[in-house]
Order: sequence, then structure tokens, then C-alpha cells
Amino acid sequence: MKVPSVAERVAEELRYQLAEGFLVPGAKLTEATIAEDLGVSRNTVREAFAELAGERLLLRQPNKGVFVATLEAGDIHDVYTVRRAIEVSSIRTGGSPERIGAVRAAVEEGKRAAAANDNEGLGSANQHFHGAIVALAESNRLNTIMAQILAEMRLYFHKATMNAHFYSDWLKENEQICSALEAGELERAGDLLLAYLNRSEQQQSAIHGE
Amino acid sequence: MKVPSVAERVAEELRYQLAEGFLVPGAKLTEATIAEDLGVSRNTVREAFAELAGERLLLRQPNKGVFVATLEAGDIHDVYTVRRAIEVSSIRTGGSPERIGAVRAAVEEGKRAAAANDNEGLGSANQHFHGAIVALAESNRLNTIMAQILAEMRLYFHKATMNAHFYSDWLKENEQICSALEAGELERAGDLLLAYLNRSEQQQSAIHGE
DNA sequence: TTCGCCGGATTGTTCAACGATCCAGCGATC
DNA sequence: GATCGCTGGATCGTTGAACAATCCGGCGAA
Repeated sequence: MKVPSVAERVAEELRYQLAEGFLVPGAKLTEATIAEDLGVSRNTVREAFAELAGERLLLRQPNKGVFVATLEAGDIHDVYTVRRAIEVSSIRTGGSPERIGAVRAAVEEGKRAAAANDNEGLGSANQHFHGAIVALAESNRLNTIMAQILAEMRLYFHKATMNAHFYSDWLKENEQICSALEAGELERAGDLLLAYLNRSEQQQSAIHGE
Repeated sequence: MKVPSVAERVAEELRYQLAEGFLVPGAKLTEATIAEDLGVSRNTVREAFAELAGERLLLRQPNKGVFVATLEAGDIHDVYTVRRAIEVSSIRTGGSPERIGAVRAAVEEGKRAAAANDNEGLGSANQHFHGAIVALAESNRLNTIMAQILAEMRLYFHKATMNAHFYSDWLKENEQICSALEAGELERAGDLLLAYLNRSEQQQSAIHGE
């Protein structure tokens, strides 16, 4: 029976287009255009913009317009700093068996995607994996923070910048991390995860502007 | 020369009133009333509401209105889970001498407030202390997350719930943490900070609903 | 007492308008 | 030929009014 508000649906549609890469970083979004395209009022678009700007997906420049967020110098390090903080902290809490099961499920999802040569599926499986790790901490706030970070990464590090062998390493590593977690070796799981995040940051830095 | 937008100023005014306790948790904010009080349009108020709702300071209930956020069951644990993740992680990065100096400055600020019996000052000094710790990591995103968490805590754990001896313990502890940080004993500093956060959570849980 | 309906109040959304601000282009000046 | 300043058009920021949808409290009927 619940019907999300129009503004919410507009935000959702924009989020989708951002994740799919239909809107590339730096692109300008004109209020009137979006309003007309989606058959909605300019004020409503405005509200959606405010929401997405709060999530750092859009950048609002007063009197100039809103633009799809672009990667500034230091942003990569910034994002990974947040991930190190919340992912490592979360995995070290251990988590309930159900939550650990969700992590395992994400690992298996990745294996299936790899077997099917589904590059797209590999990406989302990896995101599910890291989302499941944060979920171990049972904190709504951490979960939403992580969801925003993952949305940012989908935007910045889009399919174009992702090649297949990029994921292949992760699979083995995710498996190791998950095994350590299941075995209760929280210290080791945290160390493995931290090492992965550090290496991933290096790779991304090397690919992008550096 | 930069003039923040009207919506931004409205949001700022509401943030102030929330921090000062003029607006208590659970209170209803009627769009028309706020608009008239601040001499601003209803649409503008709406935009400010959206922003504050994104910061979890206000809760939006569709077709019912916006209310000052209230502490739900599990929220205390949730907030402290976030703090443990980002504060401990930040302090373990060490940080530049300038940033460490900022932490030291916050400690001294607390001492002065204690000497002057300035209860109000003690509270903000403590917030500066923890903000400075997060700033060690040099991450804009972590800083804004922490700022939001601190705003939430100002709202929930307001002066009324704070008594003087609540702070007195912290002073010595902050001093110890800061000393360990200055000495480069990052592990110990992190452990001390973690212990403090755990104890603080227990205290708050005991005071509130439990 | 409980149920259901009604009216007032508030929200969700749209629309039209106007001043403020920015930007590109163009001409004038050095 | 390059720089400066102006002008016009486009877009944003904000307002005010309007109307449907929804919620809430109260009142009457079963």
C-alpha cells in the first residue's frame, strides 16, 4: 500500500541512471529538462537534487546548476579511508551466523558469476560481499553510509574502467576472508580485508589521474 | 562575498535550535508555521527539511509531517558502533603534527572549562576533542559523518541529561589518549579510546530507556 | 462501546512568475 | 590582435497561490 513520494521516485530514477552510467561524471543536469523528461514539477526535481547532493552523487553549484559528481584529487584516498574504517571495524565484530551466511552467499554469487563469465554480475556480487561485511555490525547507520559509498564507487569506477581480470583476484581473496570469518579468526579476516582495500586503492589510484 | 542560500540558512537556523534544545525530540514541525516564523516560503522550508532529514536530525513521516528525531531502541548502540569504527580507525592513522596539535588544543580547552566550572564549555570541548581525532585521518567524508553523529548526540543527550561529574572522568582520559597519541603509541591510544567509547555507551544506555 | 463517517488541518505537488546570477558573444578601446 | 566591458539569453533561487490526497479528532449511529 505504500507509495513512495514523487520526489523519492525521481531520486530513485536518477540514482539508477547514475549507476548504469547513463549520466557520466561532470554532466550537467538542468532542472527544467529533467522535470519535463520525467513529467514532474521543477520543485519536485529540486527536492530530488537536494537528496542526491546529500549523498555526494550530485554536486550543487549555486546559480550554476547541479552536475554529476566528479572524482577530485584525494577523493579515492578519502573513499578508501572510510571503507577501511567501517569494513575492518565491522568484520572484527564477528556478527551473527545469519549475517555470516549472507557474506558466504555473496562469495558463492561471485563464483557463479565468474563461471558464467558474467562481468556485470561479478561487480554486483563484490558489492554485495562488502555490503554484507558491514552488515555484520548490525548498525543501520553504518549500512547506509556503506550503501552511499558503494553508490559513489559505481558512479566513479564504472564498467568502462573495469576489466575482467580486475575481479578474478578478488574471488580468491573474498573466499579467504569469508573462511577466516566463519572460522572465527577475526583478526586475520580483518588483516586480509585491510590488505585488500589497500591494494584496491593503489590500483584505482594508478588507473585514475593519480 | 558568498551568501548561503535561503534554504541553507533555514537549515542552519533549525540546526541551531535543535542543538540548543529549543526543539525537543518528538516535537512536530509544521511547514506553514516555520515558514511564517522565519519569513520564508513553504517550499524553501521543505528543502531545509529534506536536508535535515538526510542528516537524521528530523524524521519525515509521509503525509503526517516532520518531527524532531527521537531515540529509538538500538540507536544508542548504533551511534556508538559508528563512533568506534571511525574514531578508533582515525586515531590509529597517527596523523600530522598539526592535527595532533588540534587534539591537544581540545584537551586544554576542556581543562580551562573545568577550571572555570563552565559546564557548557566542557561539553563542546569534548566534542572538539573527538572531532579532532577523526580529523587525523584527513578524510572529508569521515569528518562530515562525524559532524552529523555529534549533531545527533547534541540533540539526544542534551544538557538536561548531562551532569557535571559526567565530564570530570573524561578529562583525565582525554589527556591520557592525547599523550599516547603524541608519543606515537597508536595501539594504546586506540585501546584507550575504545574503552572510553564502550563505557560511555554503557552509561548512556543506563540513563536512557535501557 | 464500537464502528463508521465527516470536516478541518496539513502535506504533496504543481504552476506561474520575477529578480538574481551566470555565460557566451560582440563590439570598443588600447 | 588582445583585453575590457557590455548586453542578451538561459538557468537558478525563491515566492505565492492553488488543489488533490491524506490524516486526525470528533460526533453520531448501531
